[in-house]
Amino acid sequence: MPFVPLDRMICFALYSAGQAMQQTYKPLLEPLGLTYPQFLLLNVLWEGDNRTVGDLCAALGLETNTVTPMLKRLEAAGLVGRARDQRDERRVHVRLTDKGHGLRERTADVAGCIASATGMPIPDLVRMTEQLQGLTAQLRSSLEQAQRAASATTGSSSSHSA
Amino acid sequence: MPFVPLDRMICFALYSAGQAMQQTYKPLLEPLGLTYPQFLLLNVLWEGDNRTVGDLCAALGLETNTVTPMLKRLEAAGLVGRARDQRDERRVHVRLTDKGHGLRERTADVAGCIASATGMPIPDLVRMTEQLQGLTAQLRSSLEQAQRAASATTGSSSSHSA
DNA sequence: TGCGATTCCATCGTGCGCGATATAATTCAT
DNA sequence: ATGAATTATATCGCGCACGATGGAATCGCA
Repeated sequence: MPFVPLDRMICFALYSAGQAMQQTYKPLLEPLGLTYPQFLLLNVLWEGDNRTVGDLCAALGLETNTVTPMLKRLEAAGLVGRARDQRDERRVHVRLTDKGHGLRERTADVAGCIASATGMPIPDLVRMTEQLQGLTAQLRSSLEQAQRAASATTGSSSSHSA
Repeated sequence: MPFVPLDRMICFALYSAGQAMQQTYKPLLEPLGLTYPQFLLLNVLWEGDNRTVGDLCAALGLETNTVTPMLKRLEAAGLVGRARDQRDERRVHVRLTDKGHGLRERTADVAGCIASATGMPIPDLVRMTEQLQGLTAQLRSSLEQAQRAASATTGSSSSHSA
């Protein structure tokens, strides 16, 4: 079996499409003072405010070492506030400020701009979105399974390696 | 018209799928000493060796300020060599070393691992890959058009802004 | 021939993304 | 009740990604 050509590699296609999407958003987000990942994080908060850092990480599929600095920048920009949980002092709750809430209105036309830039009819976009969500779920579950298998080999059932 | 919910945003689905794909590749590439972007770059070179930096940038959809440092790391790893073009000293040609060529054999099973991790039949993967390529092409052409419109507004037909 | 414009690559600063690690708070077993 | 294990967040270092900028080589046109 010969090597897989580049135009048959879904990883490459996915990577390129993601880059192109980010480029498309850039001029729309710049006037709002937002980066693309910041915009995605804000969308999570717009769906449900006052979440912990861990919740945000889970929703985004990112680690805390990525999200924490982003939150600090959003806080510096006056878009979110952070506060320790009184019950459990380990947790940090993130809340949108008025300015953070207000920014949502200014993104109202962004979705339409993106949709038109794709040149695809809405139903096709919805279908593609669902396929991508299915792919993501499948990859994550495969990863989870691989990690379980690896930790079983290592021996330690759940605690840290030492 | 209300706001678009997160699970209907193709940008978010694309972003998550790309992250998940990268996570899936990571344990496969680690034994080869490669990062995910480095692997993609090598695939471009495996398709056609001895290309200029600009060619690689175009193939990857990245800027030289991203690719140049990657090439320096690959060169330090002994996988590629760089040399100025004798005819046009501005150009730098990138060639795979024997070690760089040899690495390709060791990636033979990677594609299969990824395909199985997606849990999708091959024809579905091919279809999805083609859809993503179409989306990428559409977004890039929209971007190009927007940039032409912007530079027309600025006045200067093709030269730099000053 | 000469000089401005363009092309190609590289460098710098900033922001994302993660592995490894640190730290404080909570939980659990004894 | 006390110390070990776990949880939640943060910090550090490295690699990717780009905008802005720099510098050298080439091109184009008078």
